[in-house]
Amino acid sequence: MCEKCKGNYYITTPIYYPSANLHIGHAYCTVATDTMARYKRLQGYNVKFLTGTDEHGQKIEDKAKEAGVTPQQFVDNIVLGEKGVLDLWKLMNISYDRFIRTTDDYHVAAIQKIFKKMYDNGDIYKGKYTGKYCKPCESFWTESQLVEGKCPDCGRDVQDAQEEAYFFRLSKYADRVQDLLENTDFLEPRSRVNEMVNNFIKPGLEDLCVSRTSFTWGVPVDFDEGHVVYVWIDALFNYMTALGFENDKYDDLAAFWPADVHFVGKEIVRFHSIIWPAMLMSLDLPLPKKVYGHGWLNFNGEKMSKSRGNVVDPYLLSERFGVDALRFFLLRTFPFGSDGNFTNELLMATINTDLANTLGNLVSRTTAMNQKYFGGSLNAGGESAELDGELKALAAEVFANYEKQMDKFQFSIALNEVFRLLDRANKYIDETTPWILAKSEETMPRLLTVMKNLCECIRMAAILITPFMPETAEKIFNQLNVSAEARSWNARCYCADESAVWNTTVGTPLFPRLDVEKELAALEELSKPAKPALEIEPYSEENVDFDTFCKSDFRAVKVIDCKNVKKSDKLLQFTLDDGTGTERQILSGIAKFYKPEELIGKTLVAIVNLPPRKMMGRESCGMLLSAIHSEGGEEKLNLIMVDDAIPAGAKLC
RNA sequence: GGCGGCGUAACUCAGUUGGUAGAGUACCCGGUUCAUACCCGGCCUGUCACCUGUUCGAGUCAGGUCGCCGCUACCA
Repeated sequence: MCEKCKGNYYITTPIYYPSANLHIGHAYCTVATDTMARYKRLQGYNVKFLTGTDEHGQKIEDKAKEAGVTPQQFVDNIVLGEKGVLDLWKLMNISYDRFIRTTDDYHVAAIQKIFKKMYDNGDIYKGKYTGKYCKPCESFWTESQLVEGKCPDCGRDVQDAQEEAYFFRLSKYADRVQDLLENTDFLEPRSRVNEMVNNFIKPGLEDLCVSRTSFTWGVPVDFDEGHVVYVWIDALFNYMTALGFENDKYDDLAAFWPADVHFVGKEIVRFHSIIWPAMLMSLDLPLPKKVYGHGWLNFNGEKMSKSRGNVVDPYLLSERFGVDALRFFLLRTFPFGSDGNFTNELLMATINTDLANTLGNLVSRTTAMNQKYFGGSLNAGGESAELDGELKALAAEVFANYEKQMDKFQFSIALNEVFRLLDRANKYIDETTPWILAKSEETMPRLLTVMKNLCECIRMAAILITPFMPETAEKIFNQLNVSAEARSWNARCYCADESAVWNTTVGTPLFPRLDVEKELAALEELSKPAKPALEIEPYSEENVDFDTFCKSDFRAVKVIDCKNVKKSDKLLQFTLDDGTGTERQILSGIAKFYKPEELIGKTLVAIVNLPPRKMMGRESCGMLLSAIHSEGGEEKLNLIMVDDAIPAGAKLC
């Protein structure tokens, strides 16, 4: 371990379920975890920050089927694809050290070993799982899956049925788990403890069904064909397999297990505070030190959900307002342990008051005065006054309080402290009136010290802001020309005396003030046409016989020229190379969808043996093929464009 | 139904072990001009959801009422 390291620190987010793109709620949890990880690194801890995706299960299997791809292709797309999970974390500056996917080979193999171990030690046993069965569908359902007591697929009656399944002896650990919850601070915030104990443990914990035969997209139970490991073991053990538990891929278990904290949403507190410790107890493994269940973000006072169409897209907001502003807002505004109400108005108000006015403007006015009065160079010398001591004392107090709150995951309160310092610095400017000091040669030494104090306050605040807004902190440090050492947690000693020297530059505003009304309107515009209903033509009920079909002569054609037809707002006139050596003319009513010049040179598809037909007095020999659909009631058309490598005249069949 | 939580200024929220309510924002007024129409100071509003009790005294404790939300397990 290096000399300045304080020790190891292991922190995790949940592994998210990639059945759809992630939303602001996932971003919230991940940003909080990232901030904590950065904070610990800043303090000198050797941090391991894990996040990832939980990729198995019925729902993914179903979604993939709907999309006509394999489950693996489906999750690959959501995780690796454009604007997928990895893209989002990159955009949001998430500094994870490791990313686990439950479909990773090493994880799958490890889960099989873990399952077997628990089977061998008797904590997993084969039993019967009682549920509901729909005969016509040959489907097995749980009570909660039923829709009004009927089969969710076909709506018919279901009957009691039993299925073979493996169970974990959760009940065996009920007492130990209850003790863990009630008598330690394993689970926080404390209010979650009662919910768990009263709802689940006191009524009597039932054994947990840990395998399935009703779907196949999961880790196979390697000693019993047809069974796949159900979510619990597969998903929860990610926190350990990612460190090398039961696999050779990694070797960090000794250093980082048990985890310092699992951040989880309140909806999965049960799994992490009851099932997870019980499974670890079964294998006689150390328990994580803490599980923290954070609150949810609502939107405009309502729960976010896809069906309500009020899911907030972190991509959109990051791109529009900047990643740091969004990260800051999420942690500044909402107490981490309870729910928060996300509104666009609040986001913008926070950006304006805290980031533009208080922080950005302070940096701006300070660097501007340095430039104006000293050419940007604050040399040794100066003259202190009693007032300066207040700043110094406050800075020390702020650091202490900040640390205390961060260690309790109270991000918003920690940030309050930072703003106490920034507010004080702004007030200090009013108290010292640098613009008056600058008027007389006699008061220049005092002015010098005043500016040094301001620079020092800003530097201090920038250190504290680093975990929340890494890019902004760096911008500030660069403007103040702060050395690498002076950006660190260890450099939190306040120094604005005669020996201090600064070289600062004036930059562009860190956070431009937003015109709230304008931005609201723009956001409205951007999020409205989110997903207009797609409609396609009904399929033809009538069959066409093969010979008739074969008579249609489809050819690749290249656009030599294309222009609007006079007096027609619909027609485009195409001059085409059809490979015969003579040009072919086709008219097409697609002027609404394309500008003539953008089509020249494209390779299209035409049917060429339709009888010629006159349109607006011009002859059209064939028809160009397009794909049509409607979107939100609006007709859409796309010409069939094929690879330009296909020669003119090539027959399509 | 059961369990848990919440209901405090126009808005977002603080209020440790009970002692006649606070912060930030917004509004308004004044100051200032280094700065991103910014900054500084001041002002304003509250039967602390409702009722009843314990107490010398309750936003803070107990009981009840109303409203909102979460959990109620094998969905992830």
